[in-house]
Amino acid sequence: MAETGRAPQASILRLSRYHCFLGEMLRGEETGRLTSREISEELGVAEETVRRDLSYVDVEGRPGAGYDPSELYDALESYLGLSEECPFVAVGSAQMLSALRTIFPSEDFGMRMVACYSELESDVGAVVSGVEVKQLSELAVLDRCLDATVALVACEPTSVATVLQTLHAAGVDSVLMLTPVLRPHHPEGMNVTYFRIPCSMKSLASAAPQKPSCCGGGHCAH
Amino acid sequence: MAETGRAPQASILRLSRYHCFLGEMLRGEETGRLTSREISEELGVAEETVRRDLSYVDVEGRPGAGYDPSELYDALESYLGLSEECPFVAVGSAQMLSALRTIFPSEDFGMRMVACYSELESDVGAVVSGVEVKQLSELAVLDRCLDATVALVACEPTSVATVLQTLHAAGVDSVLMLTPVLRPHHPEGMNVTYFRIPCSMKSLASAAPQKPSCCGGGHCAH
DNA sequence: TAGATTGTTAATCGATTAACAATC
DNA sequence: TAGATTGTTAATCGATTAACAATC
Repeated sequence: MAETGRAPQASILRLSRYHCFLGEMLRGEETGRLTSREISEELGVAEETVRRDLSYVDVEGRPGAGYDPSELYDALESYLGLSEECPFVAVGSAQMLSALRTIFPSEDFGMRMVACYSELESDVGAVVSGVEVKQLSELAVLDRCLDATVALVACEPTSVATVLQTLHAAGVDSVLMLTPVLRPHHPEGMNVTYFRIPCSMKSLASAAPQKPSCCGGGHCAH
Repeated sequence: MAETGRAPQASILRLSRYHCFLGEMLRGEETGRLTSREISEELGVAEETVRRDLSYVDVEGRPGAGYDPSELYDALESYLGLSEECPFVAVGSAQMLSALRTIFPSEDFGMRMVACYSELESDVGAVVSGVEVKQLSELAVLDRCLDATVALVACEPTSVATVLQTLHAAGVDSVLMLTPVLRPHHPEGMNVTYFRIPCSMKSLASAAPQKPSCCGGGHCAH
């Protein structure tokens, strides 16, 4: 560690990936030291980029030997400001929330959904991963004690504005938005990342060959 | 238009967004000319960036007056290589496919799901947006006449490798992948874009304030 | 024409890659 | 020590922003 100041967004995204990777690795058997080259090869990111990214983090690598995995894991957790549980809130229909669990089983990534809200009346009372689905309007009284400041939103396009407003009022200031909105109007100071499926599908449809790109950081090495 | 050569990936993603925006606009009433400033304000992209992006596209703006919306729409369609219908294939559980329609009602974006495949036996025969869900194994005999070269994949993490292989064999070479894979191993020449929900959630959880970022292009102007 | 906006060039900014001395 | 890998500086690459002459 030497680089002072905040890491650029691109680095932070990759650091999150390293954290996911280490989490999975630590849950497995292998526990030897880990070099930047190994991380580089596993994740398809250039070796220098890995070291540069890690230079923002408060961790010491051993020249000739690499990094201690669990030390690195903790350092990343601390640098990224991930609390023990990474509590978050989810918004969407019960069907959507339930389907999302297939691709984002949050516990496997060290995160926990502490509350969820649906736009459909009929969903209220359903249970998704042990959490009861509440009415969207109840978001207003989101228990601050839950301590969630991040939300995953996949609601109907028409509810987006309301959802963002309400989340903001409830103290949630970072959102991963899966619902595409053409003209985003966020509450002041809110941090919203969009995954725009339609736009990305269109840009992929583009006939000409493209470099493999990766929203959310990094791409395949091959 | 003057800039020759291929537009950078970032521009292509924004061009896709302009295309979505124009599509929505043309379906509405307003039909007057459109300036780069207007696009810029609606989408939260800098004015110069809009003009620079459009300089890759074969369309003429009128100084002092802007662009003709439907002319621009067609030019974008042609530049992006979007065929009339933008056919694509989807892979995931029936529940997932059905939930995804809430956030990506493809017809509204001028795209059409021409086939879909589930990893669950019990899903076979279900109908999602008028298309019968087929077994994953049938992907191998994907009718080439369907002409789909793009896929939206949100399958179980364990199926990713198989799905990619099969899609590749079926002539699909571009994939939007919603299932996070730690160590991506793609078939040679395949173009896979990842939306990594876990990594993005972690990077959002990061306590320090960040610039609003947008995977998939552009972010809020406010 | 005058006003407005385009298209493009040059300047800036930021991120990635290359190279290498420091060091375990 | 010798070999390997780190941490960092400098070079490169790419994308965004600023500025402005061309022009409808």
